[in-house]
Amino acid sequence: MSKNLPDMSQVTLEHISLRRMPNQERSRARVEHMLNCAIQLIAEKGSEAMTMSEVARLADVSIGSLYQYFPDKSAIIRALAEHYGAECLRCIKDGLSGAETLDALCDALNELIDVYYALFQAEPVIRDIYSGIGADKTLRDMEIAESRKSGALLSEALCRVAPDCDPERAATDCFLIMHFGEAAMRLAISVEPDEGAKLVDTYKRMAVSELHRAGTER
Amino acid sequence: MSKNLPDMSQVTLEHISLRRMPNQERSRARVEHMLNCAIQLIAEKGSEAMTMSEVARLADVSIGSLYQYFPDKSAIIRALAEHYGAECLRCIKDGLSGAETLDALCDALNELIDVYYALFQAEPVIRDIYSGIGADKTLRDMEIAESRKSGALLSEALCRVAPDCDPERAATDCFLIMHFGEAAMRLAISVEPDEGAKLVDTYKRMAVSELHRAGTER
DNA sequence: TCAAAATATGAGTAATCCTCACATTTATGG
DNA sequence: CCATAAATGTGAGGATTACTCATATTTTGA
Repeated sequence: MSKNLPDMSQVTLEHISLRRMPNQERSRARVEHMLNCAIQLIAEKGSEAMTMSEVARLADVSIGSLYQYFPDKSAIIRALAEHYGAECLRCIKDGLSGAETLDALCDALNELIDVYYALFQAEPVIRDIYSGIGADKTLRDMEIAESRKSGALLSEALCRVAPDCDPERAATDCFLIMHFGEAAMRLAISVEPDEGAKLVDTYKRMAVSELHRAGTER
Repeated sequence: MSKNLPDMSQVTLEHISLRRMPNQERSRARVEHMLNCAIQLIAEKGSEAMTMSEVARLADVSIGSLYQYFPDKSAIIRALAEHYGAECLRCIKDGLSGAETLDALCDALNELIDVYYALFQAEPVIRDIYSGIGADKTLRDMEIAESRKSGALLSEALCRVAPDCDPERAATDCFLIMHFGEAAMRLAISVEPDEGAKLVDTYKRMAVSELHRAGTER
């Protein structure tokens, strides 16, 4: 149940796209520091209320330096989304890799949903970014790409343990299952904790039931 | 399949909350006109790009008058969300009212999803508002309240045709099914039309399957 | 050692939301 | 029909914030 959560607290520039990539070590460290300061501010007051000047001030960096690496405010959010997204994907890959039977895969999905939910509860920045999606089109597309990738991982695992199932249909099913996972997390953290837990449980039942059906149906 | 869609194009002040409710007929008409102008602008360029001055200019109204009725920009979006939400709810109520058996209810849900999808495709403002959710907390809460209400309608219908099922569990199941419907619509309109249609079909299958299970399982 | 490349700076511009003191129109009681 | 109150309308301007750019500083490399 309560497995050790992945640690995503320290941002590195791996997986992150910038307006200009720093060449020197000094600037590399500065950019990472900017992002970590942004994380702190988002955790404190939310990405909506966070201002660029605040990030610059907290990072002890001029506003111009900030804009050297991030073309606009949402670029910071996007950079963080890339970071967290990559970590989540790694997590999902790990979780699914061991399953050799359909039942084992269903169990793995079950556990992954728990981890995911715990992550949403533990990381205010993930909560903020995923809640605040819709702010710009790019972020929405990133979330969709994320479900697509995690769906592909699940679908791949499914076809491995259930070779008879139609790959294309499995892909669509798994894409939707994963996308609904994100919707369920967003919903669960927006309501009272009791109801949130019940909704996550319900989602787990549905997800596993659909995965099982996708792997059984011919 | 292609049932006549509900007409939501004309906004009335019914169901809409304002900073100050107009007493006189003149102002009532002016406020409705402001909202209809906002609709036009959102359809043209999206709610993000729409500015308050533009709405005022297009409605041939001073910026002060606009703010007399809408405390801030997102209040306009919220007012429109209330309008469309109320219409959708009416639509769902109608669609579910006739079903007397579980199978009939499943069919009704199937058709409702088609109507809902067609509505998303036909009304750019619905698309915009539901895509752009996340901009502010209130709008997110409104969307959740909307799923909750439509879920309650479905759950009520379910308990009517399947009296044996646990009402509380049915409520949670239906809430989630409806919430996933919104997520599925958002997703479907964000991807290529072909894939969108496939995703909606998959959602339909999942939703109906879960509804059927909820009405069958003891 | 010195020129070129990379990086850093922050005052200033532009855009937009929103307020408020005052003007105008409509309703109402005598 | 008038006078007073209530409702509604106005738009210049304050305040905030994202973002630019000309210039200054630091690092690199030949």
